[in-house]
Amino acid sequence: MINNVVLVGRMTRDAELRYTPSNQAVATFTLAVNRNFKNQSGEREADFINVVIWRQQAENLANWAKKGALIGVTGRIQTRSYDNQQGQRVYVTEVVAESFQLLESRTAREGQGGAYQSNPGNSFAGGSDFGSSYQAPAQSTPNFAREESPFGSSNPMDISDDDLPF
Amino acid sequence: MINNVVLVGRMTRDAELRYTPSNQAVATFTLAVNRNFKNQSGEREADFINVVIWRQQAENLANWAKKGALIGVTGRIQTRSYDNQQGQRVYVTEVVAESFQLLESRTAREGQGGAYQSNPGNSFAGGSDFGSSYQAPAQSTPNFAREESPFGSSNPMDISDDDLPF
Amino acid sequence: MINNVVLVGRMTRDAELRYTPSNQAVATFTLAVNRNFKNQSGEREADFINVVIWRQQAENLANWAKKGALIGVTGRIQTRSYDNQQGQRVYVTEVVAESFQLLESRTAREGQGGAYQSNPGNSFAGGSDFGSSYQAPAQSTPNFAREESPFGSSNPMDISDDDLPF
Amino acid sequence: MINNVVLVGRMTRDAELRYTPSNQAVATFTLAVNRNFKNQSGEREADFINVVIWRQQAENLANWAKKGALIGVTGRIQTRSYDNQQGQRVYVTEVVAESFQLLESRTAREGQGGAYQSNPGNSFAGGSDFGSSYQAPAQSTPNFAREESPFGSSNPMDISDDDLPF
DNA sequence: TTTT
DNA sequence: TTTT
Repeated sequence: MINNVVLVGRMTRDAELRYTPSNQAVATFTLAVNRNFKNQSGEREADFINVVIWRQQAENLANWAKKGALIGVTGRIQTRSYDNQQGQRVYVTEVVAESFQLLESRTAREGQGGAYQSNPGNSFAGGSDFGSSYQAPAQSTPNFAREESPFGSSNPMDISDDDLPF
Repeated sequence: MINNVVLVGRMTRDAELRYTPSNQAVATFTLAVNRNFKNQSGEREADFINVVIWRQQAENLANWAKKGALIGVTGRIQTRSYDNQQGQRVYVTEVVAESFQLLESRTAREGQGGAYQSNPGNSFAGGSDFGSSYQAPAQSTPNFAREESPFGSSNPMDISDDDLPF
Repeated sequence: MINNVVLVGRMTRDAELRYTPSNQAVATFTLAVNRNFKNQSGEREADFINVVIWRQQAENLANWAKKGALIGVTGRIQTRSYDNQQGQRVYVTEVVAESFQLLESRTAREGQGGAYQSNPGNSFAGGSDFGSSYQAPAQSTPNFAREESPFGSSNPMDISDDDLPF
Repeated sequence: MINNVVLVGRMTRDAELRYTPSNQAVATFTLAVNRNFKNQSGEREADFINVVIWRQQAENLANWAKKGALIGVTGRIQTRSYDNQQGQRVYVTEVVAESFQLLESRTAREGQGGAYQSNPGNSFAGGSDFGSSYQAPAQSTPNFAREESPFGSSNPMDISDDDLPF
């Protein structure tokens, strides 16, 4: 059935990149998507949407898209549930990204900063690849398992290899 | 910023139609959207996505789209939070529908009305509205307030008139 | 870059299913998508959108979705051009479908027709798979070549194997 | 029926802003949307998609989004036809934008570079609106008429007031 | 007739 | 707490 999402927003923090026991990369992050209308007090609010992305794209995103970066995302809405420490069922709704596009890196936003960038860790000197988009090779689109997303998961270790479809 | 959702799925129950103190109609319902891939056990799972719809469309939907109905929805993802009875902050992610389309009503699905149907020729009971779509008159698109969605709200009365933008 | 389309509409005719020299299936069809507003004369018009679909899905669609069928489609907009018989450049804009979903077959619309259906050619007795969706196996998403779409192509034979990416 | 488009791409030229006889603003432009895959020769191609936008947003876009600007657009696909000078029917497929978002202006792209730029600190000329999005006030969404789009129209004057719904 |  |  049709389940189609497109978002453009800014990353509220650097993505969290993790690896499943079978060594699949997963990145999670939150996108702040500003609303196109104002609230009663005349302020423009935002929706804070949790996003999961897998495999090569998880690594690409974690490498290139840092806190504050403006990115575009296409994907689908996923719901799941788990039992928390207090034994209560928790329901989660998040976006599983199928592709992302870096629209503006933080370094780009802050100005080109010159050649003598001191922090190589999050420098985005490139710019040449600016506006390009990453998309998983088609054959890598997984049949996502129930435990696919580690967001809000009480314990990352509860993603066992057996739950993973690849 | 871009925040765009399209869903096709089945209503898990009849919609809940309510009215705010200022008499605005709001309907909430859950859409079961079947996934296009199977899980590890070879089963086709579904995402259960909460949807809110306002005003005239809320009433149209509550009238025409019942439990089991196949509908299409366009809208956006909204996030909000509230404090529950135990004083814990609860985060909610849901879809605010801007338009919906009845794709298959229950009566249509069930065929021409059971055993004693006499007119097989134009058997589509309730079918006059079939395939039509409802969209709020443009001027009625509200500037949604923070409390716009009553889903999971501990108390419907916490939608006060002051929180509503229309 | 983001290029995302979702349509729900009715097939104006049966799809045309063809095979490229390298034996890739391609189906083309036109979707009539009714507008959600009326024109000046108070009539509800439609957009007639050309769609191309490839490989296994082309065959599935050609088999199951006939003239009049209500279907959902996700994909992207593609533009291309060719020179017609008069040597003029013709510009084409169409949708390349990545997945489709049968929402209502013609036989379903016309009533269930009974078990003794006489015309096996376009019978859709099933219904059990109704509302299911077909999606190409991930690895089959091709790198589409310039000549990918045969719509309005002056000569189907001008899709040579060399132009095809798979 | 559902007819939903989201695009991110670059303007191939400045938009053409025109006014109908009844003084409605209409802007037309072409978006180059780069594909996320390569063709047979290993080159990344683009789709060149014609877009129409109306009223206040037409003026905003023509003001702020110039040739080369990276913009996001949401809207729908529209088809129409007209007879050209040679009396042949011409079929047109284009996108009618409902909202747009400036993702990167040309001045931003070029960096503080400008020769005579005096304030490198907040070097983003015109950048105050960066990342913001424009959306027509809801009440201004028109019931589009058949002749709504002037693209490829042999004569702009054939958009008569009588054809316009507002 | 095309953008970076 | 889930639809076909």
